[in-house]
Amino acid sequence: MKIATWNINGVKARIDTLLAWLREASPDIVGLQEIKSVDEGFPRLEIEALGYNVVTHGQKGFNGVAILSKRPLEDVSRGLPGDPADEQSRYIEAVVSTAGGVVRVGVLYLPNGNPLGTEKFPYKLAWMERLKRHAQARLELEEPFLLIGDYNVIPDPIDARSPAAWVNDALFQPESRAAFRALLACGFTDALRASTTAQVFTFWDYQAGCWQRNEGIRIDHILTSPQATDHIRAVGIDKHVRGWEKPSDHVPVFVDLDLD
DNA sequence: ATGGCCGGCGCAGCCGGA
Repeated sequence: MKIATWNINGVKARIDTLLAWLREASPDIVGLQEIKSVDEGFPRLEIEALGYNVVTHGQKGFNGVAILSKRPLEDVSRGLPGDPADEQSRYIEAVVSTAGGVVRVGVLYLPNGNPLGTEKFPYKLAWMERLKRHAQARLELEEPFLLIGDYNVIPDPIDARSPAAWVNDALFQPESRAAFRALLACGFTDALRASTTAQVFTFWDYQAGCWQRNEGIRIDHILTSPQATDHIRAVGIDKHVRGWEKPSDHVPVFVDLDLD
């Protein structure tokens, strides 16, 4: 079972790119972030035509997350628990059933947190604390559970081509990195980092020729519960998609589990 | 050369992104 995460940067502007990648990669489950669409505007018919079930948690203009799955999506929940006043659409979760048992997938678009010195950075850290609390509760289920998405956190210096350029950025603050480590310490595995010690990226800014110069960062992550980690066959990044026409600034990251 | 973009909204140019 191939499970992928991709910050699509506007699903309506990117629908042809998304369909092309779905045909090529044929993932079983996809978590999308930054759909930048309300639920009614999501291009579900084209995606359903490729054999996917679709659930969305949209918002007008920005943010928004979705799950696509070849298998039926059960127990769908929208929004991250812990703050009823939070109106931003950044989390969706669902369960799929396989012959080997259930797989639970949480899809997140973690707040950017920039610029520092505004209310956005404490919002990011508070959101990460809520995520940890929710993740701990899910770990108690002892299921194969994957927390996939755009974390907006550069975990370590190796995860940026030019770490010095990020020292005053919310993505690379000690507090952001510590919160990411605290999440891992609950029992998750950073699947991609566990698979390679090489420098690999998932995002290249549109500006300044970052793609051409390989000025990337690794901020899209797949965290696996112990029960999911046991089933990992492979982990990868579809880097070539960044070179396509009308690319997102992020590329898909995927894990292949031997649960089918 | 220390900068170079993009989508949404809505129809100009600002906001948000990372």
